[in-house]
Amino acid sequence: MGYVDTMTSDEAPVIGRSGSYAKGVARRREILDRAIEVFTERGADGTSLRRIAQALGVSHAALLHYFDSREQLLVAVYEHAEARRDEANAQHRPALATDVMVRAAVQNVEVPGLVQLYSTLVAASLEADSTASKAFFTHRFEAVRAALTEDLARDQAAGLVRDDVDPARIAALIVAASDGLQIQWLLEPSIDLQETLRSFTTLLAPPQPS
Amino acid sequence: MGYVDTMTSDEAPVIGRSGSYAKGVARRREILDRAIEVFTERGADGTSLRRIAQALGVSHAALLHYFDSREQLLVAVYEHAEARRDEANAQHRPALATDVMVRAAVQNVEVPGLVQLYSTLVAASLEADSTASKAFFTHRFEAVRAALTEDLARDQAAGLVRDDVDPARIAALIVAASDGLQIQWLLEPSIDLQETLRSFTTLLAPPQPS
DNA sequence: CATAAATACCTCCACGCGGAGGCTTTTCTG
DNA sequence: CAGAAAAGCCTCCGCGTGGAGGTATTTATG
Repeated sequence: MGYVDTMTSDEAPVIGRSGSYAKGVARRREILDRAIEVFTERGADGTSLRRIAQALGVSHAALLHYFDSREQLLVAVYEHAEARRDEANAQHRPALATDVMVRAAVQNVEVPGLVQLYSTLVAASLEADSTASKAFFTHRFEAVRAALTEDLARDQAAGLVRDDVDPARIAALIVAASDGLQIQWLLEPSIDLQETLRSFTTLLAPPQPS
Repeated sequence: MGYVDTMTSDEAPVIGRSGSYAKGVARRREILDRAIEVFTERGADGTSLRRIAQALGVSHAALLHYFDSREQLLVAVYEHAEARRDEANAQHRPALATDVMVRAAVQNVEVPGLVQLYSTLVAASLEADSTASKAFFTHRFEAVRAALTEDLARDQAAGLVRDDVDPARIAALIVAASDGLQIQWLLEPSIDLQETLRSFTTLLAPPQPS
């Protein structure tokens, strides 16, 4: 969960749906901002369409004019929140691929509710009839894995990472560990998220550092 | 997710709630069995109290006589399904701790709907007002990590696992990776769950096997 | 075997949810 | 400036959970 620069399509109106009268786009953004507020205050299941609508002073059905479903709205909220995080973080580019991941994870758990939202949406994406979230996460996982695979391969070529493992598999493993550990941390904050994830750096170090 | 022999409390009536006239216990089990069927057929959100009740030929309120809430019922369903899996698997005891985990993960994804149920419940456990699932997973994660930590420490002492890493952290990492990878696999079955998880064995092998 | 308690349900209700359909107003475009 | 498209919003619907209050039925026990 969370890997910098995987979604740089500023143009694609993944947010919302139909045409763009520019006023509608602004309204969409307004809805998302409110939704984020509601979300951080009341959690995932407290974020009903009705409650967001209440915060905006309209009826819940108004929101469905901008988003096809609650699920789609929540996905948009996640994208929006994450995009903020990433852009406030664009200059940093640590040496190792694993460090990028560690940093993203740590920043994730600092945004209240973000991990919870992520979990909720992942669970939703596994439902048979889910559309928005399934498409989103399928694509997302693939993009994140691909980016990380590339970085790992580069690190291997540079001699920074042992080369007796398949970078694609390690990438999947790291993403999985990062996701899973954020959840464990939410339930048990005594876990040292940063140091635990850093273990990967040790495990992936080349055999003889001289 | 899924690690053998973490819950051998056959006596504790985590399933359901009140007294045990022995007939009631049987009925509870019957409900859980039906619930699992409904779940594998209709997914997590299709498993409403009403639908399970329908499958049993009773009203939804009857179920609330045996379980305090839908959430508690779902937790019981998960425990039940997992207990089945584990008992059908009790004889096996692979050499390495990591292999135990790999096996559990592979068997998990073979039970239809189990990973989805797990994800749903984990997401629920992060909700502010969740009770049953939060208690269950907090305890569960701790138990699984503890068991795995112990196994890893043993492997380290036996020279089967490198000893320059903290077994407790590696345990958390492995559990996280296993959980996360099962989800990735559900969304992208071309991922080789078994081999990817096995990467840990390579990463954790001692430096010089000689 | 009587009887009190626990069990095993049911019906009905309160409330919240997401979503479909419809209606008016605003805005862009030829 | 016409009219199509988009925006903006509401009312109504069905389904969900949880619970209150009721009534048979079963069970343990003296």
